[in-house]
Amino acid sequence: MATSRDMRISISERASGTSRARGRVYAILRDAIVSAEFEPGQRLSESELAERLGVSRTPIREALVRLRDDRLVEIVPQLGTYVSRISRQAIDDAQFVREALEGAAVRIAATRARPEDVAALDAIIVRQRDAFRDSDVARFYFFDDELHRSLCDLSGHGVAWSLSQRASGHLNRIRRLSMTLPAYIDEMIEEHAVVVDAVRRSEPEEAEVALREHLKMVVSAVPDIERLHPDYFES
Amino acid sequence: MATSRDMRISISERASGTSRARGRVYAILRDAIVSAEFEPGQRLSESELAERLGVSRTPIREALVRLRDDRLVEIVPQLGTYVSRISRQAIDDAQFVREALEGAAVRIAATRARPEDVAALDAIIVRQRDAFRDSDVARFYFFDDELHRSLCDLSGHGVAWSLSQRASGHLNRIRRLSMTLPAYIDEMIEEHAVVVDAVRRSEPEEAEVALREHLKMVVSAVPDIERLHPDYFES
DNA sequence: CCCCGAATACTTGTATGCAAGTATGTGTGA
DNA sequence: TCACACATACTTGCATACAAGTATTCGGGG
Repeated sequence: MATSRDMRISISERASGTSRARGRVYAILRDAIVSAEFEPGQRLSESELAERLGVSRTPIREALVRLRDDRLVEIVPQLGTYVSRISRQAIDDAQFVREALEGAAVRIAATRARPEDVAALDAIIVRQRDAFRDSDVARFYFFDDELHRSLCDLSGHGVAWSLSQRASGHLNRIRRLSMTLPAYIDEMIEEHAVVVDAVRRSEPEEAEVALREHLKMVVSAVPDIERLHPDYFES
Repeated sequence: MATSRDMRISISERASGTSRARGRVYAILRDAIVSAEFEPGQRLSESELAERLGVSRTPIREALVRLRDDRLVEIVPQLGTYVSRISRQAIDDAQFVREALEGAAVRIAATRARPEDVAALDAIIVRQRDAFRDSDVARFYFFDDELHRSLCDLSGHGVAWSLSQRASGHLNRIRRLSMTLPAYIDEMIEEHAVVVDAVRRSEPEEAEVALREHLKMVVSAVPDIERLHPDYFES
């Protein structure tokens, strides 16, 4: 077997995957579910999805299998595929995972961040304030993700962010649904500032505590969402 | 749409999934990779796997896609599917994830464990000592997993264990390969005892520190494995 | 009018066939 | 003998066909 160095390089180059239909379908379906365009409890037909997206059932199926790993759909043999209802347990699990992974990451980030890294974090917060002033909630959430991702990257463990995101499907549905309730936004920006400030002063413990406190904001919106859309939730 | 309570119950009942060929194939292939029966760098042919396992290419493909998410295989379009070489970055990432998730879990477990829970943990350690005395390394590792899983379950966040396992493919390959080097085993049992003792005394901080310290044992075996099988590693 | 049963129209799971692309081996030419 | 071009035999990605099973609905009997 020819396992030359060159071949391995060409492998890692081409194994991106998102350009293929499978990855594209996965991204589309995941966004449709997280944004509640596909309503919780809704039935999904592989054939209909295949027709709507202009592909065959094969890449649809492979995407649905991945979404099932994310607990975002439930596949019942010979019966149907359903968009998972929002599960309090799944939210709780996701919250636990985020706090554990991102908390551990920001702790490390606080010990490694250089001044220019902190400046980049500050810049993100500025853009968040801009988005808030423009009432551009979508842009706000984009930079929210950017900040959290940057903190994970700074720790040298980008995997913390990707795993956290992968596990946070149910939580992100809450976030997206609460975009119409921007009452928290102002407070969230201030909490971000506290976290970044702790990172600036190289205070790992403080940074982790502040981040974990901040992450709890999202779950605080759950009761409001549940009042608005009781049928989106389990049992 | 008939979303009755009964239907949802029947859904969760049947959505186990492992009985189907897809789940079976995934489990078989994952174990073959983690146990190094399939050597790192080895090329896998969908057709050959399909023939050997007595199924068609479809369930094989779906299993390989999941293994790709686990970073255990690399799929290169029109070229081939390869067992991932052991990656130091992947090991480091897995180590970070395990420490973060299981550390956070054991911290909670220490505050919630009742005497009978601690007794169950003690029983697992006893069985580990038995396995060690019998030089039954496989049984030792089985109860190793049992202990860690129990700690996560006690925290009320079983997801910590399942996610940790899912992310620890590369790390578990090291563990399995180091089964022929049982020099660490004795020490590992003592570390387990320290963790359980901290849980018994309801000392969350102590328990987390002890567990994180214990988890570092696995990576300490990496240099030995790398000396034994340099071709199993990346670059 | 109600109840029960069978046919029907779906669903997902699996198998297979085709398309696009790459590495390799072979044969030919210099 | 070496180099280059082409044919061949693979690979995975995707599309399609078939199998197994379930809910629904329509029709007939009581």
